[in-house]
Amino acid sequence: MGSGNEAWLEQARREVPPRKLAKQMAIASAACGVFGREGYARASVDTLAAEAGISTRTLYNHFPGGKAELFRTVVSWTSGEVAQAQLARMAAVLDPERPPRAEDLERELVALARAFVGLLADYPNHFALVRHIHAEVDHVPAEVLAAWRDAGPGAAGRALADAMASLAAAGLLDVHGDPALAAQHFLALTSHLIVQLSSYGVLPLAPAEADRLITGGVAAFVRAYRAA
Amino acid sequence: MGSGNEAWLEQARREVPPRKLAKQMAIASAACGVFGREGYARASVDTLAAEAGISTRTLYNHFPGGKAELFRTVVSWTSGEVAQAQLARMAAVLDPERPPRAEDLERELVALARAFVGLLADYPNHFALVRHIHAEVDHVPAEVLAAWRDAGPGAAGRALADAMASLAAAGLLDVHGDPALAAQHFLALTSHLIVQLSSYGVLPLAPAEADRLITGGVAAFVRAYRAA
DNA sequence: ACCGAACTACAACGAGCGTTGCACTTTTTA
DNA sequence: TAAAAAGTGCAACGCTCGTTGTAGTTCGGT
Repeated sequence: MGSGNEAWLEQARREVPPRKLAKQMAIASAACGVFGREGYARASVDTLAAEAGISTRTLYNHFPGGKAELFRTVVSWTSGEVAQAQLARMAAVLDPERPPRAEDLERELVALARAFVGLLADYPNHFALVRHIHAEVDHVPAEVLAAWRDAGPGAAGRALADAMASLAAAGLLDVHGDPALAAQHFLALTSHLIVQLSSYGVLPLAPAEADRLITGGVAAFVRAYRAA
Repeated sequence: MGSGNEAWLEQARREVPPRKLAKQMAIASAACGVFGREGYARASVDTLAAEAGISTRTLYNHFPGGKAELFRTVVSWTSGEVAQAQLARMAAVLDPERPPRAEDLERELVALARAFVGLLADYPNHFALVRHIHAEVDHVPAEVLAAWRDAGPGAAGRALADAMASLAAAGLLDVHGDPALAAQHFLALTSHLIVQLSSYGVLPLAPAEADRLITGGVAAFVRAYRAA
C-alpha cells in the first residue's frame, strides 16, 4: 500500500463505473414492467430478478435498499425518459421559431395531440406504473413523488405552456392571460380524455374512435382559444 | 318437524333477512376505507375486520368468498352510492323542465362543476378506491369492472349528455352534433382537470386555486360550446 | 493466463398473510 | 324463557415473501 493505493482510491471515487450503471438501468427497465403489471405490493423480488435475467442476490448487490430502493429508482428513471420523449415530440411538431400559418393551426394541434396520445401506446409500462403511483400516493415517499411530479407532468406542462404563449405571441391564440391554463385545457381535452375513456390505455379504443376524440377535442380547444 | 318445518323453510327462502343485509353493508362501508387506503394486496383481513368492529371469523361468515368477495361487493356498492349522489346533485342544479336564462348559463354551469368537484371531498374513500381500481385493472374481474363502469362513470356521462342535449334544445348551447362529447369535454375541463392536478384529491389544492380552475374551465367550455 | 470483481445457486430465517375448525358466549326471536 | 342464530377468541395450517449468508462459478481487464 502507499501512494499507489491512494491513487487507486482517488480514481475509483472520481469515476462512476459505466458498467454498473448500464446494468442498473437494465434492471430498472425490466422492473418497470413488473411494477407496472403487478404493482409494488404484488411484485416479488424473485419476479423482478427473473425479469431482469439475474439472481435475487445480484439485485441486492446493485440495490442494497432492496425492493423499495429499486422502486424509487424505477420511478425517477422512467419519468425522465418519457418526459424527454414528450418534449422531443413537442419540439418536432411545434417549432417555436416558425409558428404555423393560421389556416394550419388546427391541423398542427391535431398532430401534437396525436403525438401525445401516441406516448400511451409507446410506453405502456411507464403509464401502467403511473397508475400505481396515483393509487399508492400515500405509500410513496413524498420526495420521490415530488421529484416524479416535477420531472414528468410538470416539465411537460411547463413546456406546453411556453408553446401556448408562443402561439399567442404570434397572434394565433388568445390564451386569456393564462398560457399555463390553456396548456392544461389542451391536455384535458385530448390526452387526459382519452386516458380516462380507455382506462389508461387498458381498454382497447378503436383507432377511429380515438381519432374522433382527438379531432373533436382539438376543435373544441380551438373554438375556446382561437384569437378573436 | 313436519308441516311446521316446511312452512319455516318457505318463509326463510322468501324473506331476505334485512338484518344480515344491513350488517354486510356496514362491513362493506368500513372495508371501502381500508381498501382505498391500502389497496387490495396490502389490505389484510384482520384490518378489514377490525375496521368493521367484528372478528375475522364473522367476516368469513358474511362473505364466504373471503377478501375477494368482499372487494367485489365494496366496488359495486360504493359505485352505486356515489353515482346516485352525483345524479342527485345534477338534478338539483339543472332542472330539465326549466332551462336557465342565457345570462345565467355560465353561473349555472359553474355551480354544476362545483357540485361535481365537491364529490371528491365528500366521498374520499370511494375515490381512493377508484384509484386502485384504475391501477389494478388487470387483476379486477372483467365483469366487476364492467358493472362498475356502467353504474359509475357511465351513468353520470349519460345523464350529463342528456342535460347537454336539453341545453342545446333550449338554444343555449351548440353541441356540434354530439351531446355526449360535449358532456365529456365539460367533465374534462372541470373535474377531470382538478382530479389530475390534485392527484385524485390527495394533494391539497388551495380553495382559491380550485375555484380559479373551475371558473376558468367553465369559461373555456362556454367559449367552445355556446350557441352562435 | 491470471486476479479480482461480479455473479450464481442454495439454504435458511422470521414474519405476515388468508383461511379454517372448534369450543364458547352473546344476542335475537318465538 | 328456551331454542336458534349470530358472533367471538384462539390456535393452527400452509403458503409466500423479503432479506441475508455462504461457498462456488463466471467473466472482464491486464
